[in-house]
This record gives sequence, structure tokens and C-alpha cells, in this order.
Amino acid sequence: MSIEPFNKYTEVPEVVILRLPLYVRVLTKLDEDRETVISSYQLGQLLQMTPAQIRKDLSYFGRFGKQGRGYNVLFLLEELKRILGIDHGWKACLIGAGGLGRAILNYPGFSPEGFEIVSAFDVDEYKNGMLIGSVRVQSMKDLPIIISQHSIKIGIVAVPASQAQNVIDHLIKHGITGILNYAPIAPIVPKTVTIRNVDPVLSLQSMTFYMTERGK
Amino acid sequence: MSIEPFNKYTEVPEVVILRLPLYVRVLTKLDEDRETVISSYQLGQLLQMTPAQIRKDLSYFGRFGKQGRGYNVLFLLEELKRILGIDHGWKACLIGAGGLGRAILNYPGFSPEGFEIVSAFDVDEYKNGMLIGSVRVQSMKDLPIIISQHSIKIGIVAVPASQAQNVIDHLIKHGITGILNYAPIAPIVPKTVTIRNVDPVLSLQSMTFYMTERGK
DNA sequence: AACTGTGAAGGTTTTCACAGCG
DNA sequence: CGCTGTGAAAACCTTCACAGTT
Repeated sequence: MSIEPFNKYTEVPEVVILRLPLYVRVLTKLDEDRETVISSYQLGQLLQMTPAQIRKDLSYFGRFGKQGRGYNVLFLLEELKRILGIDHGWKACLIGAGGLGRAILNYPGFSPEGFEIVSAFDVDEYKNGMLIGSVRVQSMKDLPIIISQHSIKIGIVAVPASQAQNVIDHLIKHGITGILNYAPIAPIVPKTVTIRNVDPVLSLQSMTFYMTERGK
Repeated sequence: MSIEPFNKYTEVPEVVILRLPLYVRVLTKLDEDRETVISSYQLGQLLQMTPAQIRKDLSYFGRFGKQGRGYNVLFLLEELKRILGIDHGWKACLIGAGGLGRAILNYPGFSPEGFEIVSAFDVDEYKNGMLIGSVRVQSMKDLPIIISQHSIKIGIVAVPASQAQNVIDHLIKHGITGILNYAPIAPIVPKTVTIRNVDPVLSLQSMTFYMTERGK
């Protein structure tokens, strides 16, 4: 029994985790450009952040730099990938093979980063068997077996808003622990599941605030 | 001359602005469901937030509720739309008519929310004249005149990463003040311009942190 | 009785500033 | 000398708790 108020072990702030992929992205670019060393100041220039913030963020995970010199680009890049769990590939399944789902399947940005959509599902039985890119659309009733056979942990939701929460609940029931949701809703998920929403309309709606007199 | 350290007029925190569109979304749904009154507690349930946060957020802009009763759904909805500047439509232009650009043009979610893509551009002259949905692809050299004729303030960027910063600079030079960027880069813009990035890969990369042992 | 609006408290994140290392 | 890593300070954001209104 402690006299002081209970304070759980200081975790890494979520905002920090959200920034790590940005670091990965610029480091990847720097590596492609054959840069071998970079300082927190230079990283800050590229990302429009303060050098102190970058150093503090990295310090949550270890000591990756060299005083007087900076960070080794490739070393820091690989450390960050390991921390984020993207030093290996991830399989994902897609739910919803409409216009949006098709665009997601054809989006060339996922697989170079190690995210592979290995399977697609749609409630519409007419779409079953259709080939989109290299993926064949399957019936929703095959979802449990496919998820378990391929050990899929990520679900990408591209169904209409009205069905999205149901689909999300269904995915979670069958073992999905990460969801990338494209439906324009505010989904409710247990704390054991990580969800990210892709919602360009929300982005535009907060943008317009700053584009009106009111926002200045 | 004050003794106290200078503190600029307390602005509304950006996180608050980012949440307002969420309130708009659930209020819209509630209105469609013929709900007329809602409390901060109920809103909190729907959005997985504390009632105090919702009340505090709203208090930055005025007093919209009634004690003992809650908020009038339609009234609050319209106030929030006015605050965000979405009580009227916004015109946007799209740059990049490749696979991604085509998906954006065909995405049915923008126009019901008042965002209309009135024009599309591509550097590839072979695409000029092509019709995508109801929009005809134009040459980049027509961009300045079209932006000015239609008073377009929003640019949607769907070009390859290598060209994105150039395109963004170009848009800004010709009067665009809001940018929705789909290219996987960390763009640099002046403080007079508001930018939002749509980047599902970054979302996935922060998600996997929490899906690994490390993230628990 | 049921709720809002809000100062104040509490908690979190950013920035500062400098010791210490290469 | 130039830079990192990091306690401490400052700034920022969330939650509490309750006076006040309907």
C-alpha cells in the first residue's frame, strides 16, 4: 500500500507512436538518397518539428544517436521499424468489394510497406468469385476459416456506413485485432483492438475551419 | 506593459477543432433518427468520450445547451456547421488523374457533405479531355485560370510522391489555401495554408505497434 | 431532478537548457 | 565544437466538481 497516488508505469504517449511512422518515412527517403547521418535539427527541418521533440520521442525507446554527430540513418530506420513491428510483413483482409474496396485493392502503396491484402469478402453473393487485382472475392461465411488459416490480424473495412459497426464486431469476434476503417462512422471497439479511421471528409471539415475568418 | 509573461488570446485548441466534425457526424445521424434532444453524457457514449470533454469543447464557442435538459440536436448541428464553415459548399480541384485520382473522383462521400470536385488536372497530356465521372481532365497550364474563375480554395493532391511537393507549391502559388494530400510524403506548407494528409500506410504502421507485444 | 457551463485541479506533452560524450 | 539525451519548467489539454439554471 502506497501513500502516493497510484501511477501506472509511464507508457510511451500515443502521439509519439503516431509520429514514429513519419520518421520511418523520411529516413527511408534519406537512405534512398544515400544519406548516412542526420541530426535531430535536420530531421526537424524535414518534418517541421522541433529537434527537441524528435530527440525526446526517440529517447522513449533507447539511445540511437552519437553525440556531436547525429543519427545513423539506416540504423535508426531499422530500429524504428522493429519498434513499430514493421520489420516483418502483415497480412490483411478486406471487407466490402464496392468502388472503394476495389480502389483499396488496387492501391499500390500497401505492399511495398509490407501490408498485403490476401483476401477480400463481400455480402453480395453476386460478387463472389470476382477477381480484383490478384484477389478473389469470397463469401462472408468463409471469413472465419480464411482468417484463421492465414493468421490474418488486420481487417480493412470498406462497407457502407450502415453495415460498418456490424462488420467490425464480426471481425473482432473472429480474431482480428487491428482495423483500418474507411466507413464514415465513429466505431466502438474493445480496448484490446486497435482501430484507425481513414476519413477524408472529417479532414476537410476541420480544414475549412481554418480557411474561414473565424479560424484566424 | 504587463508584468506577467505575454500570453496571446487563448485560441481554441486544434484538437478541439478536430473533434467538431465528429460531433457534426453523430448529430446528423441523431437528426435523421428523429432525435431532438441529447445530453453530453449520451453524446459521450456514442463517441467514447467523457461528457466533460464534450461540454468543454462546446464552451469554447458559446452556450448551446439547456441546463437540466441537454442540447437541441438540430440547433447544435447547425451551430457547429456554421463554426466549421460547412454551412455552405466548397469547391475543390483534383490534381492527378491516375488510379487514385479516379477513385477520389468517384468517391460518393464528398458531395453530400458540400465538397464538390469541379475540376481535375493531370500533367500527362494524353489524359487531357478524358471524362471521369462528370469531370473532364484538363491540362496543368489551365489550372491558374480555372482556380481563379471558380474561386476554388481547396486542392486535392493525388500525384506520385516524387511530384507532390512541387504540385503543392504550385497550388499555393495560385491561391489554394487548403490542401487534402493523398501522396505519402511530409509536405511543407506556409502557415497561411491548411493541410491534411490522408495516409492509410501511416495509420497501419502506428497500429502494428499496439498489435505487438512491445505495445502492451 | 437533471443537466449545462466553467474555474480549478490534475495529468500529459512539449520545450528548454545544459551536462556530458565523441 | 557539435550534437545527443534528459531532468526540469512551461505549456497545453482533460477531468473534476459544483454553482447555477430550467
